[in-house]
Parts: sequence; structure tokens; C-alpha cells
Amino acid sequence: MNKPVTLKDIARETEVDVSTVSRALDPRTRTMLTSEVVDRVCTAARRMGYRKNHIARGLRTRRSMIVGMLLPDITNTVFAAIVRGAESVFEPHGYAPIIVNTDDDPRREDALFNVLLERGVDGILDVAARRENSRSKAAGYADVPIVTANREIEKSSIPSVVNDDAEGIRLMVQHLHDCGHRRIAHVAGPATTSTGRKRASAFRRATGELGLALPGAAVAEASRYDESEGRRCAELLLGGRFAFTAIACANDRLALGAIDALGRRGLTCPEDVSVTGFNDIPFLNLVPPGLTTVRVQQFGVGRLSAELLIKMMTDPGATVPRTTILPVTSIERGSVAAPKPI
Amino acid sequence: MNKPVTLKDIARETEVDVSTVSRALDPRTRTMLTSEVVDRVCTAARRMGYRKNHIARGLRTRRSMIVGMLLPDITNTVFAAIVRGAESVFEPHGYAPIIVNTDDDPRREDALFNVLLERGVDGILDVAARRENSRSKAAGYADVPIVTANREIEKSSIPSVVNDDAEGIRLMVQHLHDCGHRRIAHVAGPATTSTGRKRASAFRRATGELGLALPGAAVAEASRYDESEGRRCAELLLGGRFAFTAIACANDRLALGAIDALGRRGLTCPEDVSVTGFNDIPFLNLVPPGLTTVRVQQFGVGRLSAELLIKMMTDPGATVPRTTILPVTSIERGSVAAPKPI
DNA sequence: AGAAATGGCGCAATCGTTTGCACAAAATAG
DNA sequence: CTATTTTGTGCAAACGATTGCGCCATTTCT
Repeated sequence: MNKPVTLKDIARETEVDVSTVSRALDPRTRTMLTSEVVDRVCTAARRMGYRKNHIARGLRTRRSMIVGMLLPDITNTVFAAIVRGAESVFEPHGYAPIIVNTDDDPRREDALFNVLLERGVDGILDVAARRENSRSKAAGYADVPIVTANREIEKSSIPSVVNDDAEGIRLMVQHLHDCGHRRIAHVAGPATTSTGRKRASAFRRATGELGLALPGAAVAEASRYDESEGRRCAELLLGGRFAFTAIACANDRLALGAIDALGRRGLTCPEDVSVTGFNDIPFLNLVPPGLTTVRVQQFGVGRLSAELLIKMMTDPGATVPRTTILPVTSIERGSVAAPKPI
Repeated sequence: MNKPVTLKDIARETEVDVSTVSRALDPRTRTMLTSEVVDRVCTAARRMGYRKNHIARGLRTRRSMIVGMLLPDITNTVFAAIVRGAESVFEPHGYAPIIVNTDDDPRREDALFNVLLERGVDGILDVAARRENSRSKAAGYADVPIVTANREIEKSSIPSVVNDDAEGIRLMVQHLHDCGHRRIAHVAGPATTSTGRKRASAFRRATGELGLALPGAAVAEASRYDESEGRRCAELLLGGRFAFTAIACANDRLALGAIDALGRRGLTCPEDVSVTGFNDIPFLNLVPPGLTTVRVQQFGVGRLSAELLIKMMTDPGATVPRTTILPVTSIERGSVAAPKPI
């Protein structure tokens, strides 16, 4: 239960002023001191088991060296990978992340946003952004640098690092078309997210460019990115007036739900209906029939967005790119085949 | 770029002392003030957009209200679920978690442990514990409350919340035995983890109690809990002198690797060899042939360990249970069948 | 050799809160 | 109606680090 060692203790021990100790311990200010003193202080610090107090430091410097990360749900491996990517750059720079899960609940999101601000985070990496900027965000925006990752906030100047959603969907639609599909349905992601909207409009554009029919009954919108919503939407499509041979889903989990819904109707994938996903989440390759999907750079999104945020935190005047778009690749597996001859 | 509002600002505005403002804003000390003053201060605070500065507060109270969480890898859904469980109790209590990933690297673990201490965390939830207590941990132990979750540190008094590893393995072995298996091999987890050791010794005990043969060649030890190690160990077993009809694996990912290794040898599961796992990770039900496994309370482990840690942080004198063991259940799927008649 | 420039270090203020103590006014007791 | 307790506030000292400023002792310049 011994008290932690402070600068003052080291100062007493080495018979110099605490300011000198402080300077000796900081590599940046160390140069203005005699190397003899630096040595003496450093060895004493090591011997006494000194650990700098980030809290006190933060009070004086007004920098907590803590960043906040807003996630929908860490349980979702897509976001976990982003966290690792961000960590890989935060940690070497001395930043520690506080992670909070919003469950895509706007109220929770606002509350947690405030929690982060109270904590005095130096910046916020928002991986749970919804399309419209919320009030508390607008308020906080002036003070704390924010970067959104994976998703973006529309009509705002908040920088974002995202995947090429449009290109990903285009790849999937093109691939389906190449396989002979002409009547393709879409299970869209929540319109509250930029990814949901982007992918849905990219779907419309891609099918349009290929001259495919696209009635309203060809699109069903999920309210969450999960299997049960994928199931629900697929059932909606199956019960609708649009006869399709393939479904392009806005994300892998929706696709898994859709495939399940097909099975319950006695249909199989890909024989009866082809299905595509988005993200290429882990273990997907092991699930039959092997989902054809879009591989995104989850880790890269985390890494780049963290680098961007660090730049904004350390140099407030720096001009940063408004949007950074990372390339995606197409992963072809067994869930896509030629449509049944009629 | 307006400066954040401080107690001093509110004091000036309401013409009371900062100490009074401080007291008025704290529900616990609020009672010693006139309600008139409390009202005046609170409304002013709200109007001016005051947000308490946790950093300054932490410096004075010597409590950061931050807890550290050491994880092997947040990408692993088992640990992500534990995080959510812990969060569900930390957040309502006003604690924010800083999460770091050790990748099960002892050096990284020590370094990150120090990072957490420098950050002035009020407690540490160690989900990445290795069996032997490391030096830095022993050092820090005196100052900061620690609880291990999922795993435990042997020969130490650090409280832990774990799953019933022994019972889980017993259930699997019993089930295999019930199906007719008499020659069962084991892919053990790393002996550096308590889970690896516990499950291996439980395997020995369970097979022993059933009177089964258990030569050394029946057990292969993985150095990490991942698919490639599962593959490697399964190949080792297949090339060994022990002819088995089933493999009980220390974890699901090892089991997936093992099944893959079987496939490469032209063997199928469960027809040729039955396989069992441990943890019941998400999506496992979708992967053929459906892994028979042990379901553990990941969320519960997180929740209980967090509750324990909070108790230790708020009441240092409290006596807490050394070990809390959560029950497990058996999940039977398609990966286990009767052994081939010889 | 005297003046000026440089380098190394100490002094003290500061960051925003909390909290023990003092002290006045009000309430209660004797 | 004084003496004592209570009650509500203010004062000021922490908490542990950073940093502008100033001072003294060298070194360098003229």
C-alpha cells in the first residue's frame, strides 16, 4: 500500500528541482540538461520505480492522450478488426482507446458521446456514425477532432475513411450479370447508415447501367445488419411480385439470413437463387455454400482513420482529406451460379 | 474554439465560491446546501454547458474511474462477448474501459500492463492471463485491484471468474463415450494458459474414469488457440501411433482446424472421426457438420468479473471469492457419431 | 579584459477539482 | 436573553505534472 513515486520524490533524492526532473524524463526537453543530471535522474527514477502520472500530466497539458471509439458492437468482427487497425497506430503514438458500444441506438450514441467528452478524450473515432449528424455531435465537433470510419456522416465536413461501397456492389452485380442473372433483388442495409444508402443507390445504378429491370418490389430494406433482418427481407422479397434469380445483400449477415430464408421455403442456394454479401467476415468461407462477397480492408480502415485522427489532434490546422476511399476486391465462392433455365 | 466551462466560471456567474459549486453539483454533498443555491448553480451549469473535468477530478480524488482490460485479441468473439458483459456493469457505475490486446505475447502483456498502470486505472480486468504470474503483475498487484476472467493465474491470490472447464471436457468425453467411442485423442490448448492445462487434465481424468487407454501419443498440445495449430496437432495425431476414433479439442477453433486436417487426409467428420470443441463461438452452428461443443457464458464471465472488480475497487477491505466457476452446457450437433465398426 | 551571449537549472504559477477547516449566521437549549 | 449547537458557505491547500521566466555561471566576442 506504498504511495506511488512522484517527481517530487525523485527531486528530493537527486537533489535537483522537480522541474529539472520533469525535463530530464522527457526526451524532448532532455537536451537542455547536462547528461550527468539526466543520467542521475533517470537511474533514480528507474530505481525508485517511478511511473509518470498521466492524469496530472493531462491536467496541465490539457491532453489526455485518450481517444474515444464509438462502435455499434464490438462483438461484430468487422468492427473488432477496425479496432485492431486503429490500435496499431494509436498505441505507438501513446494514445489509449476507450471503446463504447452504441448498439446503433441514437440515444445511447448521444449519451456515450457525452461520456467520451467528459473523459476529456483528445479525439473521437466514430465507427458508429449514422447518416444525419446528431445535435450533440455538432456541439462537440468544434472542440474535439472527429473522424468517422467505415461509415460517414452526410452533409458535414467530418473526415471519413470508408470502403468503396459503390464499387463493391458494382462488382457483385456485374458478377451476377456475367453469370446470366437478369432479375436481381437487393436486401438493403439500414437507410440510417451511409453504407446502407450508398450500397442501395450503387445497386440501382449498377442494375440500371446493365439495363436490368428494377421495380420497387426488388428491394427490401433491413432495419439492422443482422441475420434475422436478412431473413425477414428475403421472405418479403419471396412473397413479393418481383420474380428474381439472385439477391445482392448489403452485408454478409443479411446474406446468411437470406440463405436461411430460402432454405425454409425449400429453395437452395445457388441452384435456385444466387446470393452475394459484403465484408467477407471471418469463417464465412467455412459456411456452405461459400458466400460470394466483397472483401474490404477492415484493418486498413482502422489504421488510416486513426492516422488521420492523430494528424488532426496534433496539428489542428492541418488540412485533411474529407473522404478517403479504400479499394475493395471481389471474392467468388459457391453462392453464385447460373440461373435455372426456365 | 471557446474554452470549456469550469467550476470557476459558474462560481463567478452565480456569485458563490467554487467549493460551493462543486458541492452543489455532487448529489452526495448537495444535501449540505440550501436548495436555493443548488438550484441556482445547477441551472447555471446547464445553461453554460458545463461538463465536469474527469481529469482534474481524478487528480484530486486519485480515482480515474477508468479500468483496464487486457485481452488476447478482441477479434476473437469469445473475448468480445466478455467485453460486452463487463461493459454492461462498468458503464452504469461510471467506469470506462481501456482495452488492450496482448496477442498472448508475454512481452507485450508486460508492456501493456505498465501502460494501464501509468494511465492510473482503478482496476484491471485481466482476460489474457497466463498461468504463471509475471513480475510486473506481482509488482502492480499491491496497488491496483485485479480480477482475471476466463482464465486464472495459478498459485496466486488473484480472484478469477472462469467457466467450468473440467465439467465441459467431461461432458464431451462422456458424450463421445456414450456414442461408443473408446479411443479418444485430445488436442490440448497451450499449457501456458490455465484453460489449456485445466482442460487437458480434465481430459485425462475423464478418460481415466471411463477406463479408456491414454498413451502419450493421444494428446497433442497447440501453442495457440487457432485453426492452424488445430490442423498441425491433428496431423501430428494422425501420424502418430495412437489409433483414435474421436478427437476432443480444447477449443472450437482448434476443432475447426482439426476437421480441416481430417479432410485433407481424405477422412470425413463424423463418419471417420468424431470431433468436439469448446466455447460455442458464433456461426459455429452454420459450419458443417455442426460442431458438438461446450457452451460457456461469455457474457456472464464478463459481467461477474466486472462486478467483482468493482467491489474490490470501491471497498478494498471486502472479502471476495477467490474463484467463481460458471456452469457450462453441452451442445450436440453433427460432428459426433458412432465410431465406424471395424 | 570587459561586455555580451549562451547554457543549465530553480522558482513559482498553473491546470480544474475536491475537501478539511474556519467562521459567520441562524437555530436551539438552558 | 445569553450560551451552545447546528447549518450553510467561503478560504485555501492539496493532487502531480508542465513550462515561462529569471538568475547565475560559464563561454564567446570585440
